[in-house]
Amino acid sequence: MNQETKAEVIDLSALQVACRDCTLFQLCLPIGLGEADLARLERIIKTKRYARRGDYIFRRGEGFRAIYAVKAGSVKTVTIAEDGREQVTGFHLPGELFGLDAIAGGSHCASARALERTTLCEIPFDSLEDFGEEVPAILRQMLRIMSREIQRDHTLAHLANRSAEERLAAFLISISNRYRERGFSGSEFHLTMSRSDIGNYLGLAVETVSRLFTRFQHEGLLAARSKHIQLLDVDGLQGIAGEAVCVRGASR
Amino acid sequence: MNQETKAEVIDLSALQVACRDCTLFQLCLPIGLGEADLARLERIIKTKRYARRGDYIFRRGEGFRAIYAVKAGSVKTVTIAEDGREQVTGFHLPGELFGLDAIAGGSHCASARALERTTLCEIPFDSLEDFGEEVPAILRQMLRIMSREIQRDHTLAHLANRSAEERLAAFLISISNRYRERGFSGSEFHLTMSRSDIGNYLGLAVETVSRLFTRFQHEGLLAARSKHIQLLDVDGLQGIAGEAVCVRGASR
DNA sequence: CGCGCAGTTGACGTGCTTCAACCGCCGTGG
DNA sequence: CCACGGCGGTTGAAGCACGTCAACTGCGCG
Repeated sequence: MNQETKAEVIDLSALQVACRDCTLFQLCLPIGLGEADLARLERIIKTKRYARRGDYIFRRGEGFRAIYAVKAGSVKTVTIAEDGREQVTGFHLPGELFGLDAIAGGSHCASARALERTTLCEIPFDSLEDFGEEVPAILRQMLRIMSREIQRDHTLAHLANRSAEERLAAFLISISNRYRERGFSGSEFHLTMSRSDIGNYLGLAVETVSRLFTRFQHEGLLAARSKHIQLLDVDGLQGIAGEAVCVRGASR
Repeated sequence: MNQETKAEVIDLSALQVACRDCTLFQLCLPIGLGEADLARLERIIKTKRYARRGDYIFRRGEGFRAIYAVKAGSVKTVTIAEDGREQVTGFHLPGELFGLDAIAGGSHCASARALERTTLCEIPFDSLEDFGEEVPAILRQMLRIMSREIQRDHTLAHLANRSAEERLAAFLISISNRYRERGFSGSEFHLTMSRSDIGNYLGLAVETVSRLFTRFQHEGLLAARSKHIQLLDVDGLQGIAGEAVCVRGASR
């Protein structure tokens, strides 16, 4: 993965996760599928669905048909309350899955929108279940993936009794770790979502988020040129964030 | 714990969910298992683990061995941050599962403690996976159960940008719905957790929670005698809560 | 060129937290 | 028997962190 960041032309292929770094691919990779099974799984997974900034991947209320993985780009999921207020429920970076919450109800509770030009893998849930009928290891792996999502959501719940400062620091650390886990730089990245998305997600006003970014910058914790973020003192941020929860893997 | 409150003696068996109302039992019931399989599943599920108020079901850091269902009583799960602050991540009522977040990491991120005298079903995860190897429908059902948990957690995330009033109303509606779904009264129940647990869970100070209870009471929305709650105007509370999210099943 | 939106910054108001005092309840021990 | 200390819960008073309102900037786009 050519990480030719810094000043030069951005190579799109460099921003893609390799299949082996993708959560979705964990479905087949580490569980010892035979050649034949692997080929079959690859037929099931439809790669190459594209979306541009603002495009909907699916909308709230639509029937549940498939789960998705981000190959390149990024996605947000939002729910909409009666009164029209939106709530961002999550951001999804390259290699991550989304749409899992719809398995139970049969229809999507949230809408998913691309935050930038995004490539997705789509895997029809019916086919996945059929396949899992023959190869249960697939389903076991799905359990693990969903468990991790639950764990992450619980970590997020932590934010409820934390200060604005702690929330934003935790958010940045989380993004950083997730990028790093997928083989990108954890200290320098683009925040593809708007400040208001971040605020909404963290339960803060846009203005508060903005003020915190400048404060963090003055304190030498990070450098921000609009959406381009460079973490200068990860430990410092980690300290503010108040140390994430779990024994291992901490911040996801 | 003799709950001989006010007038009548409470029949303990009446406070238990029937197996068919238990989330765990959904593993076998609706998917057409044969007699033999069903019998085998019942051998796997160890019923009857007891816990008294304050007892730990499992502790943070312990190896993950089993998932649990509440048969009677109630449970809270809490994580502990570096600085010692506790964070309540969930309450679990009769018929509900907990411990699912540990599947991914292999050890528990949270501790689980009984809120009162509690009866639990314990199902060793190894056995469940082995069984799922032969009967994949089991695993498919697990996916659904976990999906619902993710969905619920996302609903919770909503609370982030809501007022204290909205949070508590939403919390009460949620508890009410969950009791009702399991065949208990949705309008009159015991809140087995302390006010400070509620506050912690919702990200509010104890005092705020307390003040809200008295305000709701003055407004005729509910009647509270310490932990015993009677919802007098569910629609009113629903209105304050701001209508839960999903197309169906709303508030779980 | 002008519009609109995202982001920043300042001034102000307030909903919540914090601090504090107090009550009722319960278990413990003199 | 009462005294006691501790804990959970309620209530009041005071402070502050954050939201709200508003003005301004820069930038992309038609």
